[in-house]
Amino acid sequence: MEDAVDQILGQWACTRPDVDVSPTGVIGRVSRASRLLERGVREFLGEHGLEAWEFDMLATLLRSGGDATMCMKDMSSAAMVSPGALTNRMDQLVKRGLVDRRLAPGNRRMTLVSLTDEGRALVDEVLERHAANEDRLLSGLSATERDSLAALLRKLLVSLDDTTL
Amino acid sequence: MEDAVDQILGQWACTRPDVDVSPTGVIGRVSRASRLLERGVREFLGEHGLEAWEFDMLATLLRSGGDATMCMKDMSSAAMVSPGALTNRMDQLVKRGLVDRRLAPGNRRMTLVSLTDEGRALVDEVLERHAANEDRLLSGLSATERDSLAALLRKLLVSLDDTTL
DNA sequence: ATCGAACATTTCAACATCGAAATATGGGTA
DNA sequence: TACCCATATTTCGATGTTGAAATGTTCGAT
Repeated sequence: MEDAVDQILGQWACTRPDVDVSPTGVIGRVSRASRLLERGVREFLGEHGLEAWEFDMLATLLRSGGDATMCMKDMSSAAMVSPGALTNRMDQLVKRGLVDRRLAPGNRRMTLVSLTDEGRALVDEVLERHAANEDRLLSGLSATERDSLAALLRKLLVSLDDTTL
Repeated sequence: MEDAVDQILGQWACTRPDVDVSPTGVIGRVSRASRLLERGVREFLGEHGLEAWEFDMLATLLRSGGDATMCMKDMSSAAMVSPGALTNRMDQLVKRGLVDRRLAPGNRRMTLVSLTDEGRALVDEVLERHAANEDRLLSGLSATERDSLAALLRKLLVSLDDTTL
């Protein structure tokens, strides 16, 4: 069965048969899959009153372990957002009462953010259903296919140096 | 070898061993790979004086074949951008002299956009090197692995209904 | 003790996006 | 012909992002 990228590659084959656009067959699909999956995640979270980025932040804090506390710098790199964007996001989460912000004791250069009880309760409650929704989004692939896909993407990511949070 | 997503999954295993987050192993990697690949594309195009979205528009027109002309609606769906965003993009490309905009003869509801000679020359010239750059970004994978990856992503995309431009 | 470099965060402006309302046109129907 | 609904695009407001400059803090070297 053809997908949209097959059609794009077909167009290129007609227009510029001299250029090897096969890498686009991979990169284009990664990009489109990412957008479609993100849409599926966004729609689900919206039903629970959360923006995707809000869930991202809460989940990042939760999985960091222990007291769900991180400094801005670590959060910024763990969540792949610029420092400026992170400040903005935390402002809003603090305003919503889901996150707590305070200076690090003993090093006032750093700001620590952590989940409030309310924030933890919310992400705790949504987490399982979020995972179930992600599972649904992948329901077109068998368990074996998912494993193969993850392994190939891991190899690609490692080659792109994506090895640390 | 571990990638960043393995570390995230490890964190979840410590924090919430009761939740099956394995779908995140796929979705997280698709998302991260997409961002890293897009960065690689953006950096390359930047060296040629093009924003990624500019190249997207020019390439979309070029591969549409023949006279490199499309109406706004088709472009909007082919390039996966909202109609409002497309108007904005075309405004800028017209201003740069890379794209031509005119009413469709016989149906003044439609606006046709096409590559100017200058736009066509630019995208023609960048296209091959762009393909070579994409090839470089995938150099961590063998030809066989790329094929497998593309096939798995195609299956996923089809299951998500991404079958038309 | 002080100066200066390195570091963590915030602020700010430029820019792009989405989505909904507004505008304009076309086509069908009475 | 007049009217209404569908279609195609543009406009506009709210929102989020990036990257660079500004702010405040720490630490080491002199």
